[in-house]
Amino acid sequence: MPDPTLGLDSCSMRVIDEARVSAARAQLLPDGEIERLAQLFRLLGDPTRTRLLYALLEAGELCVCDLAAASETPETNVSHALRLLRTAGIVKARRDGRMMHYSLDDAHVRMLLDLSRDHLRHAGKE
Amino acid sequence: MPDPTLGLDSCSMRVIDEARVSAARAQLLPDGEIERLAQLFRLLGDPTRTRLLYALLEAGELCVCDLAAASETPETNVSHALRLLRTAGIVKARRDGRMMHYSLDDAHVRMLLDLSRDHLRHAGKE
DNA sequence: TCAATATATGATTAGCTATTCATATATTGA
DNA sequence: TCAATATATGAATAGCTAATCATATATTGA
Repeated sequence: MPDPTLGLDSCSMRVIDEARVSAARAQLLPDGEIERLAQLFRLLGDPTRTRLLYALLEAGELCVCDLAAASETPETNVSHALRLLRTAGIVKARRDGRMMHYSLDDAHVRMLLDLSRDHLRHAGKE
Repeated sequence: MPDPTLGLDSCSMRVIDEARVSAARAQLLPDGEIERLAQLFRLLGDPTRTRLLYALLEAGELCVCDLAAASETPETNVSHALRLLRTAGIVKARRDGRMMHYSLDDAHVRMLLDLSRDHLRHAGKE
């Protein structure tokens, strides 16, 4: 994170294309939104969580132990990972007796996962 | 990363819904692809880089100093960030005299950025 | 060739976080 | 209520990485 005390926007920055810069700054997302976007991507950006998410994308719903088996990940890791994803509203939990069943809870995230897989498939260039 | 020496897939895992688990495992992406997907998301998941990417999404193309000004980020941070994005094929560079102009280099990433912004806009529930 | 400029790279460090192991909670059936 | 089971949580640590400052490279014009 840049140090806000430096007041970068009020001094000492070179600007070449002033019109384009002020246009870009006008459209610039506020810090809060940037932070939330980055947090979303960060949550998708851990291999353990990525694996869980794609498993849920395929399976629809899985209990914790099946998620562990399907993704070859220790259950405690799965549980820790699911908590982060649940808190962020990316997955949701349904209780059934002593088991918890998890599934994806966000249509946009489903699309992100799909799109990203495509990105890899047609990898390299666009 | 789970410790592969544990051989989790060959022993001691509880499975409830065997059919669903083996189906999920059959569809499971190989480790290499999971790693690449996670790496892609991780690259998008840093606020500095997120800011740069959305600035480029709006502006089309910007030189390093204009990117710094538009995103209110020290130029050296911008340069470091751009190197990672360039190496990953997410942005591309064009030289013009002593300046470098950067732009997005991947259609899927452009869609990811768009989609994610929508996710925030219609935030919360799906 | 030399200074100025625009960007890139290297090295260091501080902060974060995924993993691990231990323990806790919650639910069921006896 | 008690043991067993399924999941969750807590705490500690090791590894990663973004930010920083110093320095290097590349291009231009004189």
